[in-house]
Amino acid sequence: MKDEKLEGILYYLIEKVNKVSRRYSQKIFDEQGWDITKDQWLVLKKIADNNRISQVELARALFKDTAAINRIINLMVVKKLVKRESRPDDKRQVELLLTSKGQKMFEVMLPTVVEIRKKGVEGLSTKEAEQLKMLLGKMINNLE
Amino acid sequence: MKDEKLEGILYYLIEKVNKVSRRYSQKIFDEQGWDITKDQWLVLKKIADNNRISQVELARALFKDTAAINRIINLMVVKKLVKRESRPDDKRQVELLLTSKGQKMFEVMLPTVVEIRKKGVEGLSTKEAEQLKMLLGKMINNLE
DNA sequence: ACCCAATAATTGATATATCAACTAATTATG
DNA sequence: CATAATTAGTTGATATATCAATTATTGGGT
Repeated sequence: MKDEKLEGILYYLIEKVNKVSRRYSQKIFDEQGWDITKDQWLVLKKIADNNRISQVELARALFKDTAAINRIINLMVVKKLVKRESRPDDKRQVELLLTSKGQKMFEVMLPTVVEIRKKGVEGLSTKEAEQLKMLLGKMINNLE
Repeated sequence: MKDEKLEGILYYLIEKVNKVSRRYSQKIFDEQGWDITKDQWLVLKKIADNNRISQVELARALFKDTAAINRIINLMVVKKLVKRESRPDDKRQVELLLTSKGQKMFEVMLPTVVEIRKKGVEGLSTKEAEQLKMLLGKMINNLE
């Protein structure tokens, strides 16, 4: 069976964009001396958006397993960026919220993160960026 | 600072496509009873394309660290899918090649993998798929 | 031939991804 | 209302991602 080379395959390209963007972000975080990973940033961002979210809700929002989220939160609790509070009306759940250190971290990082987002779409028109989002959305619908 | 919600952010969408496609592939591999990960498949594919590749070359092709490749190859050697041979003209390097089991595995899997690729772009025109690749390529150039 | 810088592979440490198993708490249902 | 099914969180095991350090080998310059 004849087969296309890896380089022309869409999934491969998507994985490459994903990796270069993660590395680009992480490099800047490290240069700034921010002791935080890109995944931990996403947690910070999501909790800042929706205060008092549970771990399951957070896992869904970030497409992660609850096991993965649990471990990320453990590390962020140790770093005092996030705290857990038990939800009184459902004792199985914990509510996640930012500590004041976490809130400050979020605010300090945000402008830089916005620049990192812009960097990726440099040279793309608004229309192209929208087209890109639309096509990626279609792929997601095909596969999930 | 006002900030866009996660759901509208391009990097986030790309990460989502990457995850759903990986999970979709892995689910099918598991259903077929193939004891192989999606990353190990990529190794199989790349070695099948370029016989006798070194670990550094493989790492570059798959955007992985040589440390990561080394560990993936270790597992694949244990599974007898791949073997290492020392390169006589440069004793630092090893050449990777498929075992006959690895070659057979590749041939068995390939048609299914081609279907998995098609699934992702269902409902996209050829033009749209090309547009998508082009835009992703631009993002890579911006970030690497 | 000798020293030094660069390269390939490897290993250790830490973070994340995933599945499976488990506990505790809640909800559904007979 | 008692029990079964479901849900949230946690932990263990294994695979991958990344950086740093180490070893062996090679190539360049003198």
